Amino acid sequence: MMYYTVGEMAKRLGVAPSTLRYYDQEGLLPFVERSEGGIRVFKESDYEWLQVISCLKKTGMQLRDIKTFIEMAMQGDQTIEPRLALITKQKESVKAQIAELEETLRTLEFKEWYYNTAKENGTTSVPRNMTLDELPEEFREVRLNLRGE
Amino acid sequence: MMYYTVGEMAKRLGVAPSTLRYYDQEGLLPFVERSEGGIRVFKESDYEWLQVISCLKKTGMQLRDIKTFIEMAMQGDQTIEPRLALITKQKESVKAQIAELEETLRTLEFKEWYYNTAKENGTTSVPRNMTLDELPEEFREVRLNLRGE
DNA sequence: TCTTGACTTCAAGTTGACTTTAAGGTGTAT
DNA sequence: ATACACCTTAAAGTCAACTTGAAGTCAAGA
Repeated sequence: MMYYTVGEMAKRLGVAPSTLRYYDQEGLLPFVERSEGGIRVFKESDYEWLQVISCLKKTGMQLRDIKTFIEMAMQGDQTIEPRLALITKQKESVKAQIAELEETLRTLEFKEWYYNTAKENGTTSVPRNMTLDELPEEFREVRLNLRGE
Repeated sequence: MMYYTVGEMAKRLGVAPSTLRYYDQEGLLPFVERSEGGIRVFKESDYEWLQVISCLKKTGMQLRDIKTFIEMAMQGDQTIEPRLALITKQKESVKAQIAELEETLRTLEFKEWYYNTAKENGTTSVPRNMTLDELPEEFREVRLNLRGE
């Protein structure tokens, strides 16, 4: 069986060793064992826990809430339902985040068109003063929103 | 013509007045004028600037970089090209963020299936010990990644 | 005119997630 | 046995983006 030090595991995950020590200190890594001399010993299975922590972090979840999830997982099968509920909630949150970023993307695409048009004409006053029906149909709603209806 | 105080504009944008004062202090709102008595007077056109700032913030851009963009905009038509470049770069960044969130979403969907299966069987050991070909095809790659190939 | 509520500035405090520093211990290779 | 790289903890420092507090000013209504 393969074991890792904090430095090796950090490298594998692409994070700083101090980050893993900080997570451990915050109670996110109760599964990590220690050697006789007090050195952290990461097992192969710990990698999967760290990947799950990383996944939850990417959803924007705070460390304190990830800790709650890990603590539930440590209690075993009696916490399956709340863990499922937490995952489902986070899944919905990510869907909402994607929707918001797609909205932001539409605004940026409008702005890109805006500056491309400005560049072609040498001035922003051309795209700025266009009437609604002069601009590409897909940007009309975006501009209305930017200007507050 | 319609004018707003900091409190009114903050309400319209759904942020705290202190946030707008902070942005002003950081140089993000050079376009905001003042009354005789020194009170900020927001014009209708300032709303659009604030919406653009809000859009860039949603892309994860830092205030100092948003400030650079605003400063370029204040210089007028000679900065059209760098502004276009900045918008295009940010657009690519948002696309990458969406792609990453979609990857995260797939992992969460796997975890949701995992805990649903655990719930049905009363134990996580059922989904955990499944062989690759026992799990739904769309989750195989996700599990391989979680476990580090 | 006076009250009231919202405005002003400046400075200091908060939050979350790390990172750094200092002082010292571990473990492996020669 | 002695380097040497890497490990340990505790405490302090950093950063971005606000938020709060104190002390005072402005403007509209009674």
